[in-house]
Amino acid sequence: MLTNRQELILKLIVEEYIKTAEPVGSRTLSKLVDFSPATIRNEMADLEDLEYLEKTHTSSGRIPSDKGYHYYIEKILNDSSAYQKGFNVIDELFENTDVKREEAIKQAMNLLSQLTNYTTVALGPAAYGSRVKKIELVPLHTDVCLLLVITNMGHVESKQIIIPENTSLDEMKRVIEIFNDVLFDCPISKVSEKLRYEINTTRVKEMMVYNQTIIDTFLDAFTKFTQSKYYLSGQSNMLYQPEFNNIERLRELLSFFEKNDIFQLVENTENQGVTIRIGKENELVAMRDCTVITVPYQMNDEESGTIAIVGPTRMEYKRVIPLIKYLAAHMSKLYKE
Amino acid sequence: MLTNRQELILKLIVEEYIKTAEPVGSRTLSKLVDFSPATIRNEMADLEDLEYLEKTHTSSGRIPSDKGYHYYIEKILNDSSAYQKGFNVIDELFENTDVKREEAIKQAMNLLSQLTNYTTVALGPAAYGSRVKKIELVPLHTDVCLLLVITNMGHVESKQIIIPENTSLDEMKRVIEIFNDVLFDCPISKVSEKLRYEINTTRVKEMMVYNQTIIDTFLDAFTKFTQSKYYLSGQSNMLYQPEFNNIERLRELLSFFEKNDIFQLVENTENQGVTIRIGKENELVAMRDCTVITVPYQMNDEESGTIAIVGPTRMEYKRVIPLIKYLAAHMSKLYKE
DNA sequence: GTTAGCAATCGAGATATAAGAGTGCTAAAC
DNA sequence: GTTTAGCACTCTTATATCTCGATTGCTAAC
Repeated sequence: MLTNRQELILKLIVEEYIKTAEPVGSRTLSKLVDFSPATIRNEMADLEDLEYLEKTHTSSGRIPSDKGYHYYIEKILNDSSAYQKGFNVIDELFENTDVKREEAIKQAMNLLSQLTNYTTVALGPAAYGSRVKKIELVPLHTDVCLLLVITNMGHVESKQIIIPENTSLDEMKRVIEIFNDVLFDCPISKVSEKLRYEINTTRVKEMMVYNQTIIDTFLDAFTKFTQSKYYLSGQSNMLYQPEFNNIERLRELLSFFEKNDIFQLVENTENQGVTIRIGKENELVAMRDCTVITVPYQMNDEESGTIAIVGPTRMEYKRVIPLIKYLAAHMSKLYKE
Repeated sequence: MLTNRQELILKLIVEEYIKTAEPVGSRTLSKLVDFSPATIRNEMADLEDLEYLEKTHTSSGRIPSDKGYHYYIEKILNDSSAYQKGFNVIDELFENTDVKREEAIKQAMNLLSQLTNYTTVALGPAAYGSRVKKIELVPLHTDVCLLLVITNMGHVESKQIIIPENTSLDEMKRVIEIFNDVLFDCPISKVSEKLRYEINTTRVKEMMVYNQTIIDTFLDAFTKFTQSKYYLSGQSNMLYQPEFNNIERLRELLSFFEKNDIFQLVENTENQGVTIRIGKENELVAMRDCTVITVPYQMNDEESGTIAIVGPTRMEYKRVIPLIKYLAAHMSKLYKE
């Protein structure tokens, strides 16, 4: 357990380092607080022994360790001190309820990355829970149709299909009718299971006569729903962080964002509420000196997702944590109403 | 007009510089060709007077100027020397005709950026020419419907609408019927015009009774078609080009890609066939030491777009130009069949 | 027209130096 | 016992200086 003065000094070091990105020395600190540099040096040595602080070299000032940041976030930053800056901008964004769900998420992520100057990621909402509402067939040309699958959440996926040689449009329509009967109200995640189960019933067998691959075409359209989509914003913000001021590191970082590995960022965060992973706690090598904060949001009973923010470990926690929480809460609330 | 020997030396300098990214000196060159360094120096001085070459400082080797690259591309690289490397990979990609149009374009761009190590952009296909095939209304809940607009090209846009207070579902269906009558086979680009024109007919007036904003909702769904979408691939490839080996330049470049200014890359290239803009010819400051090559593709009578590749002026033209042309031709051909 | 030779130029890298910031420790002051 | 002043020591950063090598332009010889 830290003494009050140790806590104070840790707090000041963290905040000073966050501000300047330079190791903090005893002289600098003595200007912010009423102890002599020597006293502060003693405390710093203790905090270093306790692994809350680190040195970059023998005669440098101190920087917070991963553990130090954690202490700062959990013990020193209590929610009561929550910053409210930027909240009004978020409120404004959500006043316009007219935009489409997906668009709203994108806008929210753009806003968050602009407000914080870090990189933001939105995952989902995964639509595992939504159900088949209607399947439609729209003829485009003589032999090409558009297959539409619509869910109860208003999502639509489409796929063009070619009508098999010796099949009439009426027959195709009959097939769609059967599919509608069989799949209506079926959760998207259960579609393939259901089809496999029903494959032995007469009705489904009937359409197999027309085309073996028609079921594959269907499954294809359905899997699109379950693919969780992600949206990335403010990648290039990383370029402005002094800790990434070298090409090697930038290559690693930006290549990571460009690959589709971003899902890994939020791995194992489901059902955990807000997670804050600092530095090496991220198992991803590319994130070794970054902090990743993830917050889940719940759009409705059937759809949920995660938003995340990525920045250097030297992140403005005081401002960022309330912001991302507020945003996630807002996203959840909006669609609950 | 250049002499044969001048052309040879220009060619060798361009190719050597493309390979090494280092200014090319007379000694290096004398190993590739059977003249003494002094002779080559004389020729280089002449080529510099003619502005095909440049020096980075008084006693450095030569690098090609923008003009030098142009001469190289247009006069020295004739089509007969076209490289065929990578063509087979493109053929392979297009063998799988099963994928959706949009997905195919994405894959093609990914492939191109992988093959070349430059950044690629696909614009479009803009759907200005496609026509309204069908408008549908799918009830989701008691008071929410999904409005679907389907074009003859098989594109779908959807928008959720709330049924106005004192309106029944049947009435809404009637409205959709009217819209279908009025807008069927109407080119997407003409929809708003048509609606404005028809607004005075009795039938359209009839639905205005229900809700003033319903037309706006419609127009909203339509404008989505006309928004040309773009896809960017291989941004981080730029990080590996030695000319962008400094943070300042990278910031500028990647911020440019992240902004939605990418449309500007292909501005004024429509109907011009293949365009090659080298260095300062690009009016965009961020592209001052880049080459942007754009090639149009024609998906069908009603849809066309542009693909582009962005790299340093020191680009592997010999390999890249045939590749991008071949790819565009392939994209055009595939959908013509 | 071509080439060898040579002084001059410039960049890149190595080395040296100085300045400045910070530490840890000891001993004195509170 | 706690706090502080003083001081030698360490390490980084910036700057200046130097050398080395690559390359050029020019002149004169081939």
